[in-house]
Amino acid sequence: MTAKLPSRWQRKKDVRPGEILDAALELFVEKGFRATKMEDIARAAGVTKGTPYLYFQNKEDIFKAVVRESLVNELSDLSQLAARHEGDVSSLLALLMEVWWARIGSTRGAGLCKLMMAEAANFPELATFYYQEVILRGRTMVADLIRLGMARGEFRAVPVESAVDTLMAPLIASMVWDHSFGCILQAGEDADPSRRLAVALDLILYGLKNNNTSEEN
Amino acid sequence: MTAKLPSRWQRKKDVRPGEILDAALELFVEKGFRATKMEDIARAAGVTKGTPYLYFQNKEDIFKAVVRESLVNELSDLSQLAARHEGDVSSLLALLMEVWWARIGSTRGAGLCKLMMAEAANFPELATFYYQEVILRGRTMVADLIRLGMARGEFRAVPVESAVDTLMAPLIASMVWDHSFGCILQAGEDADPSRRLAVALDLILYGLKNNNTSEEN
DNA sequence: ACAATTAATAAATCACAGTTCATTAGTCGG
DNA sequence: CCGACTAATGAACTGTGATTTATTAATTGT
Repeated sequence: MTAKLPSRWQRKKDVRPGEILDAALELFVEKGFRATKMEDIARAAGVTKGTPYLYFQNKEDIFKAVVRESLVNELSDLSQLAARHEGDVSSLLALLMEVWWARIGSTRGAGLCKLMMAEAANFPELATFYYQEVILRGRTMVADLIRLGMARGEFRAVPVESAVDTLMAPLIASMVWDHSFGCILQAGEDADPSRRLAVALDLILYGLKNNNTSEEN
Repeated sequence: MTAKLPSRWQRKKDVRPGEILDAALELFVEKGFRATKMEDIARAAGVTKGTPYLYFQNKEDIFKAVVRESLVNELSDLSQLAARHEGDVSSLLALLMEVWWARIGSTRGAGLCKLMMAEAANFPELATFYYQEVILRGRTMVADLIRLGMARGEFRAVPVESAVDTLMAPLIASMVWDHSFGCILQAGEDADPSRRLAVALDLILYGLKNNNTSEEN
């Protein structure tokens, strides 16, 4: 006997926060932080202006919640995947990039990363949080893998941090790109980003690998 | 007999626009577009709220002027440099990156590029303009160089566009990084970005070069 | 069925920042 | 020195959009 009233509104305390955050994610990614109005978020979530304030302090608070919700979990999944893997480091890196693309790069999450970078200066504490929880964690993971590859003789000796930078750069660039100028281009003008990432990785790995022993293959 | 009055304002029609754009560049890079107030720009330029409107339509107009003013010229200088160079392609690419860093990457210009990416969705026409005038031009230049390297046997055969992406990615990443999370970090936590760029380039070039003949060296 | 409770609304508040405009003050030609 | 002109001012206007709050309507327990 709970549902059949065509009343002008519904009480759904338990699901409201999630609905609001979903709507906010969508709009933030599409328009940026400042440009999305609270009323838009509310309407998109099927409620009115005031309702979000029942669940969140203010707009910033919603932004923070959205970021925590959508990015941190994804990243820790990636670490677990890496921890489980057996086999050579190159193929693990390729796998990681593939999964990263599927789970983050090609999703709204990427737009959020880009937004985070765009707004970092305006939200110092959130930026710090994100840096600690997401970026540093990811970098450490990759750095460890590179060291492992070097220890095994799979990779030649290179400065580890710089190699991490080089490997990360295509990911960052693709996220930023797709959600800035990428939106402007005609469809097809910039084909299949996932393949491009793969090629970039190949190129970098080729530069990273110890090619002295590769002749015997 | 023009200057000695301690009057509360000065008439300087010819230099005002430049002063205003300088102030705006500084503030936009520091705070982003929305967060910088017209009054801040005016004050930083040594005038009052109304004055900028004598020279520019509105805030957007100032933003556009700043972008055109500060980025396009720099980039065309780079093309000229490339056109003049003789010698192998690898060293030209290294040189270009070095000059890029000195003239753009390490200057306010980088902050502006980052801002442009952050705001591209809000300024479609400006983004398109920038894409045509700056990005496309730069990419074409690099693509031509890579093709040249391949034709000479200096580089192995790789998909050109992807190689361009890979070479550009560290530049984009460094601009974005330095003006987002980079601001947050303690000094020294992320050492010398120019050296990092150089290492990244080495790594990528190593992956790009045709190593079959390098044994004879 | 009815009080007490609280989710949700919608109208009102409030502050800020972009823009305008009537006024003031230098400038320039004669 | 004077009048026409215009750079510059800064007070006033304005729209917008984030919060607040009084009110309404479900819900829940008894």
